[in-house]
Amino acid sequence: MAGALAAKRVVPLRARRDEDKEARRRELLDAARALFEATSFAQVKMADVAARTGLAKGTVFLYFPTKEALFLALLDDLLTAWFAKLNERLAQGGTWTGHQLARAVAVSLEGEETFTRLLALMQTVLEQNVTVAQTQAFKERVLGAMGTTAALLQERLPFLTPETAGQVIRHVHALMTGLRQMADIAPVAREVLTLPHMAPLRVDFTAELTAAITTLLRGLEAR
Amino acid sequence: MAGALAAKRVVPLRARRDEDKEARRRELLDAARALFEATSFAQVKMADVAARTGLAKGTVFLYFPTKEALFLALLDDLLTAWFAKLNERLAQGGTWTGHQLARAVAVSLEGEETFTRLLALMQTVLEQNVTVAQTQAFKERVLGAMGTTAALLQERLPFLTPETAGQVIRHVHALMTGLRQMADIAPVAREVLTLPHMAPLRVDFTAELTAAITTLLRGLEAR
DNA sequence: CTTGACCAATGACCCGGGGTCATTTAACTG
DNA sequence: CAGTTAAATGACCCCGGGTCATTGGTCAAG
Repeated sequence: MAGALAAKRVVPLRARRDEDKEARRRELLDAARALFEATSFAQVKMADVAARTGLAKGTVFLYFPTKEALFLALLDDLLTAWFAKLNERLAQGGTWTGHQLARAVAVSLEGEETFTRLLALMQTVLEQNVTVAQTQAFKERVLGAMGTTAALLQERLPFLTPETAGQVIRHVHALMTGLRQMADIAPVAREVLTLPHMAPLRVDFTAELTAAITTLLRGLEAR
Repeated sequence: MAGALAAKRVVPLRARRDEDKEARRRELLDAARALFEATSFAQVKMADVAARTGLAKGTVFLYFPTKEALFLALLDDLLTAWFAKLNERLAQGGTWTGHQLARAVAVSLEGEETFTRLLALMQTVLEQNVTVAQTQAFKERVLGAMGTTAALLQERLPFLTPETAGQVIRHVHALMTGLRQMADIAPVAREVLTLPHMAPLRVDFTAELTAAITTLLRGLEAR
């Protein structure tokens, strides 16, 4: 059975080389992600994350000093990936309509619930129990990606100024997190929202986000 | 000293009449609010809430079954109060510009950080450990207030349809929670954001919300 | 191949905070 | 004033995040 276990393992029992450590780190992030997707931040236990990778609880804390740090690292990855995806789309030349841009953003977020859910948790939860260094590294990365996006935004939508481009990004960020929270709901709330007269409180994330960004951009253009 | 204690107490040691129970409930909500304003949801301990009212921890749980239920009740109060305030403003007759409406909303939220902070926590935290009944009661109340607001919105801004009025409310809600989270930041993050080059990540809640709503409404009118 | 040093992994342990409940006693009643 | 009710108490339980002395894989020098 020791053999069977070893066969399952991608990473050696003891990760001593840097690349093995990195691989183990990834395993832990993947486990955390899978558990988070199935439940919620509060419900994910560090012991479960460990168990899912076949490690002991204490080991997780060798890679991440706190639960919040683990999830902030996960968010960091997802955010980088998302910005890359979005910026790639935005690099497709030519002038766009506001609606096209809104669609592009909404589509880029399709299947990225995990990302937006974590984003919504960031300021209220994830930045609570984390070192200054990690927070700064994270924000540094956001800043870089945002700069690229702002530049591309101005290329696609010529009516944007450097100032309004930045504003658009902040407002889209706010809408993403706000709408995600309204759309993606605790089981208790889901049950309640099933009632017919609760319809006005139900939110379709993609549709609503597209509509909001489109309207926002039309407003900027009309100025 | 028993006398001194009694003098301090508004509510009798044992609240047996319904109105005394209600008063005690209020005391607890006030204590929770004060502590939350000074720190964060995670940092508020039920024992502290109890101590602040001169009661034992167990007593708090006679009034609220869980920590989340306590804070959802607090949010319920604040939300009702805010909607009342806003609707009162919106009742001032005549036709408004989109910018006027945006200002009215932003101003109504001035000094209501507690409300928006809790609102941002609602779906991610507060609806986690709460009975269906309480959730439903809460949502029922939101629904009622929203209906009134939607109607008033259409009076002030004639270019709104019943459908777009509802949309505006949902988008404003999303912006409120999203921007609050961006503006109102954990101490760690605050420190990081002080750095000069982090300026683009700093958010002035009132200014940004006003701008976003104004643009949104201009976009709707221009359609 | 063997040996020893290193350090990743372990898991028993600690602790703080949410939540419970048998007991106590303040508040009302006749 | 004695009896009844039920609000308040606080010792207690439990769970989950986080710690650290100990164990034993891993690797490289001989």
